Amino acid sequence: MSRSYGQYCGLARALDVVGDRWNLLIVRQLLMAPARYRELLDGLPGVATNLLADRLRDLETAGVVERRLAEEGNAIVYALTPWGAGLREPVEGLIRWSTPLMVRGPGGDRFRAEWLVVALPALLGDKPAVRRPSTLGIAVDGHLLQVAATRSGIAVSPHDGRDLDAVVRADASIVLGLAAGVLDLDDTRGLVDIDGDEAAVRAVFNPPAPS
Amino acid sequence: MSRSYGQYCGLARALDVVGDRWNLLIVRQLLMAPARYRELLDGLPGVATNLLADRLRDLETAGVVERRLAEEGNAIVYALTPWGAGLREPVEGLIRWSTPLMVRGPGGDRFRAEWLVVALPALLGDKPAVRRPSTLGIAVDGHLLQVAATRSGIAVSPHDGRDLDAVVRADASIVLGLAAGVLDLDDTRGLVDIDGDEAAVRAVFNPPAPS
DNA sequence: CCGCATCCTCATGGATACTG
DNA sequence: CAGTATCCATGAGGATGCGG
Repeated sequence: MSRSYGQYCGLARALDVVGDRWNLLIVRQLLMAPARYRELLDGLPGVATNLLADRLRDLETAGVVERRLAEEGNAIVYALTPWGAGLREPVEGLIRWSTPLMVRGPGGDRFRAEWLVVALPALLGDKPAVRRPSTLGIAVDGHLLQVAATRSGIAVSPHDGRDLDAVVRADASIVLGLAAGVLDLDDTRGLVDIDGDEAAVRAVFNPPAPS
Repeated sequence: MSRSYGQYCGLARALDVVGDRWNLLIVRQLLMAPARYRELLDGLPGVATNLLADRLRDLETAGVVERRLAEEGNAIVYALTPWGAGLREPVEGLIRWSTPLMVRGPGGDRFRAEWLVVALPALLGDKPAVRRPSTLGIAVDGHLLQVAATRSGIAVSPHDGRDLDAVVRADASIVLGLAAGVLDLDDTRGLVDIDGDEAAVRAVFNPPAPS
């Protein structure tokens, strides 16, 4: 564990726990689903294996992460504790704040479609409630995600095979711009390929109200 | 600036900008008010002066902080840009998340009453709307803060001399526990000294509904 | 004084190799 | 597969210097 700030302040104490390098990115991975050590290494390109082991130990000691035995016998699975899962709110806040950094596009950075499972609910969550339930597919970078929009909220996950009302195919930066409301479907003709019920797409990627 | 994560992910890019040590604590200080270099040093106990200078340069380059010339001539004042001020939401989220770390009390950590100016709105903000406008004083650690509760929200600032409906005197950990809703006024008799209109205090530090 | 820049030491991070 | 061990580069922390 790194050096404490030694300040009796909620932000400083939170950062004493999750402020070290890689910690919040590990939390991001576990917000998607519990994962094995190897899956974490794959989902965190650039992390050194000794650092991942150190950080998981720190987070476990702090009560953010817990080790579980996988259902199939003796494999170890890492998962967030209930308190650790409470980091979803500040993590989503940082993701929303980062929108100006993301619309520039990926540049040379590595990208995993699974990261959108955390980002899209953060960006779509504060939109007006959808008008009618629907399930969209998001095809990006060769992967297919599904966005299940109901009156009680929006859930994003890898596609599980269910029927889709529509499939949207676009680059990640376009999908993020649409979800954040800084792009709208009418301004991205030719960059977004919609297959199926376009109205269902518009119900989720709600274009900003014209001014 | 430290090494980039090299991930095209909103969280990773946000942390590329504000994830370095001390950065979010600098933002915390500037969320209270623009400040001079010396005030930042005072409000960030433990920071090395060269690090503060480095971080301010990084944050300015990234567009989070801007230097201004103070009104009285040639002094430099640091302030958040509009985008930088958008960090209030994730910072408040981390403060709410840190509640279990704060109710344990300060231990040996240093404390500044001014930090409550950021923490209290974060903890009080999701409470039910106050029933009637009031202005409270919070006396903690020899300092007096004021909490102005209106139907449109809650504002916390150093006391500016206006009339107060009531003054609450308690340790910082008690004030934070009350604001977070993990303590209520009836369980802290003897630890909280209320001077004035107790009903006005209860309207802000709303005790949790009995189960 | 204020607003930094320099210098030095040591803890932390990163890459790779290795082991149960 | 799930981590340790090792080595080196980098960054943090503290003291001090220095021009305005």
